Amino acid sequence: MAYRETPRMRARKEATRQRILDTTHELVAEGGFGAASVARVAEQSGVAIGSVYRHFDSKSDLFADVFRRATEVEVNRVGEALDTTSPADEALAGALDAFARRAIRAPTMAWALIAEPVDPQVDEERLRYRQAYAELFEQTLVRGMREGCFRPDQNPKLSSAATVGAIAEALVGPLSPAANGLGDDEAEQLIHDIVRFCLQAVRAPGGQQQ
Amino acid sequence: MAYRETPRMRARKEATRQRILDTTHELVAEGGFGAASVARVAEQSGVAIGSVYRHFDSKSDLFADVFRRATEVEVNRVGEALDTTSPADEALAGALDAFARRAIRAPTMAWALIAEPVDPQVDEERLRYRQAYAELFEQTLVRGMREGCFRPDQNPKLSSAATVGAIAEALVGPLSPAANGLGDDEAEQLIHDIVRFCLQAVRAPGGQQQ
Amino acid sequence: MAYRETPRMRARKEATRQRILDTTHELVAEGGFGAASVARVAEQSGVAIGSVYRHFDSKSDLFADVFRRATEVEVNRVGEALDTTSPADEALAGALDAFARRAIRAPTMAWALIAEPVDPQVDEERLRYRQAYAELFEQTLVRGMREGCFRPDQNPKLSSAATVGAIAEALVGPLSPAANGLGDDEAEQLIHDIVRFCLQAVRAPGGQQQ
Amino acid sequence: MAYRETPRMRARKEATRQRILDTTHELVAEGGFGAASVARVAEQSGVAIGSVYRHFDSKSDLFADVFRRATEVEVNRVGEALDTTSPADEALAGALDAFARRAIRAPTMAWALIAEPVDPQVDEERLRYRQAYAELFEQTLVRGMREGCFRPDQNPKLSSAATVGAIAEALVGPLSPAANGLGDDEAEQLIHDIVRFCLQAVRAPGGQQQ
DNA sequence: AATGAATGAGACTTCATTCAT
DNA sequence: TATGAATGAAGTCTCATTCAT
Repeated sequence: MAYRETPRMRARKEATRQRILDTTHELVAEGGFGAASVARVAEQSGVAIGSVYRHFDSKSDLFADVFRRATEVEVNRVGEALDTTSPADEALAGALDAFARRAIRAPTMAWALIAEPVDPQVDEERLRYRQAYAELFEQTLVRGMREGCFRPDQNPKLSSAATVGAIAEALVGPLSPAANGLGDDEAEQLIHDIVRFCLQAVRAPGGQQQ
Repeated sequence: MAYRETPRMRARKEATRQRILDTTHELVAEGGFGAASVARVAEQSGVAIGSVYRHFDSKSDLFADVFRRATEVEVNRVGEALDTTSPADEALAGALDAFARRAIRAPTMAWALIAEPVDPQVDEERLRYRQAYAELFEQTLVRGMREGCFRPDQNPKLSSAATVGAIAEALVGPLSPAANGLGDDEAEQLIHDIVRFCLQAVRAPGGQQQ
Repeated sequence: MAYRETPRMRARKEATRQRILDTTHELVAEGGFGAASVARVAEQSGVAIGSVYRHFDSKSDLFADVFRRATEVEVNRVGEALDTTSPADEALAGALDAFARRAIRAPTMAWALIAEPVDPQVDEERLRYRQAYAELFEQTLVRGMREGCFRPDQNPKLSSAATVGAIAEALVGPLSPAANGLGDDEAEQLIHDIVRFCLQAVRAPGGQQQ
Repeated sequence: MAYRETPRMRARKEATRQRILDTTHELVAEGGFGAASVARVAEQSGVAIGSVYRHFDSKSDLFADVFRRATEVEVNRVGEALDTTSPADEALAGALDAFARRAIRAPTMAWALIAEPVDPQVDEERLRYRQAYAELFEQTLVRGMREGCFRPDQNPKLSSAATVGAIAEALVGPLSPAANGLGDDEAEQLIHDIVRFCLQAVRAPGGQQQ
């Protein structure tokens, strides 16, 4: 009996784990990692505090997992945008647009992923996340450099990191209070401007002008 | 006797205040504002906890002061670099170089000033700090736009913020662990690359190539 | 296993909460609210400081609860004494006797409930407590005024407040150090005197003399 | 030279001491003893913190002195009102009126003198203060008892204490928030009511009705 | 005699983690 | 397996008092 129940139990356990992850994600999206105490996570997940520790060894583990999942989505979106047969600069423009658009729509989450200090374990994930971006951008940058639309004399990894930083700071930094109350048209303008800024930074001198 | 020695005492008090500020600055430089608890500040300053509160109304006040002093230095450096009769793009290049150079030397402090969430009082200072940069860059960007070396169709405030973000993330983000152990030549290359990235982002299409 | 034992746990929790309340009550009875620091409450309750905060959101909440419970008992005793078909003056005499008797037995607690400054939350409770007394006394005073045994030209609310103050000051003020070492007979005399004082203050001029 | 200056110095010292006392009195009148920290006292007195300790051994000493002086004034006023050849009940009415009037004009000070917990040293002064009242009232009560206008079968000390408590609670207790915003007419009515209440409490049954 | 910077104990509160049930 | 009460270290801040100047 105990044994036959195992699959069902496993499913339930997995469902609970997922609920905890989802709840934490929501809390982080609303107020950053700082707003997600274990007690609040448990309460909003409808489980006991102790149960959180059944599914995750520590708060850091939970956060690292939430971080990983959230960034996977972001990285995938960017990856999809880059995975095209269009010219590299168009591909990059699309990816930056997607990145910026998501950041401006969920600025708190963007900030949490990019800059909020949490703990070493999350920092490690963050490094991976940044490297994932770097690799994605790198491929397209390299492709564009070959195709001639991107400057040949740049460090793709650096360009990638700088791009992430530029978008982050422009959208969730000084302009963020404005961004929150931004009209649709203004948001579009902002996205357009920041994408152009980043694109221009990597584009070959004589390349096509937007 | 009497109280003729006020000046000496004042100097002493000022010295203590300065020591607290210096200690806090050091702690922030090592681990961000999060690493600077009042107890640690006091201990490392060689004073009692209560003494910290003699010199600063609150931890927020102390942090705001440390932040202000640290950013003043940064902003001044950038301002000095921009205050030149050289062409706008050269002026900007020099300023970005100074900014990047300092950030790479003290990446944790750079991150603390740019992105670490602390408290509303520091956030206010940060806004001022960003506006100071924005204004400095804006002047030079506008000058360059008139002179023809910068793109005429850009939003200078956005460009300024994006530039700060690009440098920050490029230098203290994914590359920072590496940066810490960076050789001099590599550091120079990194600085050179990030400056070029930012410059290129704002430069007029047909402008002179670096 | 599972979690069928909730009732037992609930009882335990309730018991702990009650122990904290009781301990606080004792400390207040011994030295007023000022003597009941969270640390002392926790220590004497045999729980950790943090546990106090599991049961009460704040020290103010705990104090408000202790205050409420203590005053409820007092107000109920007075209410019971007033809830009689006897003439209003006899009813009042009984109530004042009960009030005085309790105050003289626990003078510090009486003072804490009536006069000790604590915090706005307790002040709010105190206002309610005073209003509860005022309403109770008012009913009986008004009844007595109709029945002719109480002066018709008095402000019942003021009389009620003044009565509370008179008993409090008479029993826990100048006489309290003495009261603590009072013999039974002396205590009885004191109670008798203060009750007569208050009764006389509201009694109609030609009314029956005690 | 040192010696000749002594009288002048002594006068200055006395003046400083007086200023500290006055400042403390003001602070207590505004917010009770709890609002009078040594630092605030020193600052508002225009002296250094250390100087406060030159004139008073401790904060308790200072408070005890302030308390003593403040109550002396009160007791003297009541004493003057009682020192008349008028019938005892009229004398008492005048004294209660004076007491109530002063309390309603400076309710915070009244509360500080009557009920605010400070420290054992002030408590001791408070006991003396209460005894001073008790003695004053006692004389007049005894006179009135002889003259036939006051009940013969009362404990004058208790009546005195109860009177102080009644006035205090009626004027600075539940009604005090109202009292602060009281119109002149309402204040007069309140004073009139509470004085009548107290007078009635001690008046002989067949005595003259107010 | 006066100064006021410095002290340091003690107050309240938070929260990740544990463990008996 | 799930629960959630309990823990206790660590954080910020206050203030009466002292003592070198």
